[in-house]
Amino acid sequence: MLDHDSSHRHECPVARASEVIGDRWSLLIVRDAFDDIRRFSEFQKSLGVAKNILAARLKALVEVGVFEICPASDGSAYKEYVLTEKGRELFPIVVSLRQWGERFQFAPHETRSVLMDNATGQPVMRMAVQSASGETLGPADCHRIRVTPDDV
Amino acid sequence: MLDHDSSHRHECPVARASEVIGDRWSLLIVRDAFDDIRRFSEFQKSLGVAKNILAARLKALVEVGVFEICPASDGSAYKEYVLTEKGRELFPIVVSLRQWGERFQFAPHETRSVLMDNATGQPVMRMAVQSASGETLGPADCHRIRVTPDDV
DNA sequence: CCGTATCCATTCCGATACTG
DNA sequence: CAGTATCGGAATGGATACGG
Repeated sequence: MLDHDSSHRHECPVARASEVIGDRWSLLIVRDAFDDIRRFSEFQKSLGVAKNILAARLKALVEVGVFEICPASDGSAYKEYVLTEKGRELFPIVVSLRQWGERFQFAPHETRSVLMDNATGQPVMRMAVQSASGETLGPADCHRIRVTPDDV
Repeated sequence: MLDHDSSHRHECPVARASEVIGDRWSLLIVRDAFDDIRRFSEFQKSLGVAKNILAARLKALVEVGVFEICPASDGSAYKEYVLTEKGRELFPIVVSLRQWGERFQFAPHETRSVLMDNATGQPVMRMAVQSASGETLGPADCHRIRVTPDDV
């Protein structure tokens, strides 16, 4: 083992994000939450995942602050899992994943689910990395630097 | 098993994308590729991953068309792993992951790596889901529909 | 230097049964 | 309905040794 990262942890935010939501189910749970799924059984039905795994994932996602547990919105005695702000801010990740999957993992004729803007009925724009002035940036237009924000 | 999805596969592009790049290493490999890493040993050093699993990942990523193998750019006899267009188009996913990780998985003072625009030296813009007219959309502003593109 | 082959530990996952 | 407990199998990951 190179122990390259275990004590001081990763400096790369990509790695840290992957640690939290990089398993096979978390983002699919979040995706369903974006469709207003809130109840255990609804997640279970939508995902077709074993209940114990779902329970473990939801618990983990609550622990890291992606979901919070709320009393049911209707009168029923059960809890609901609702996204926190941290969870809602996963939206760009899920949408960029979706758009990539749509472009590259579907044959042209295959039926798929696409994301539409409620207001216009149009599909949402393709996501892109942009410069401060709004131009689209590719990988070659960027570089990473190390920063320690001591500058308050 | 609910066999909810195994024969006709997932209609959700998020799920399809996750199947391909949703493991613990793939996106980190791609991230390094965005930093112009191309050689086996460079990936290995950067990631601190065992050689066998790196080899397996790279092979899988070549098979799904994210990387392609090229002769070395310098004279050396070895191959290089370079991103295809499909691979380069993972850029928005990696960047949105990065930005989320940066916001929510770092304490304010922790040193991190951030992505800068070469041209301006400024950090890149925060990614957002946008309507066709350019407004930022949240989860509640969107809905998914099923589409079968028979309309040529 | 670039991998492959082998072996082992751990983690993940699914099915089932069970509790409140 | 909403989970928990348990168990076995599969996948994943790491260390090491080896071959081109």
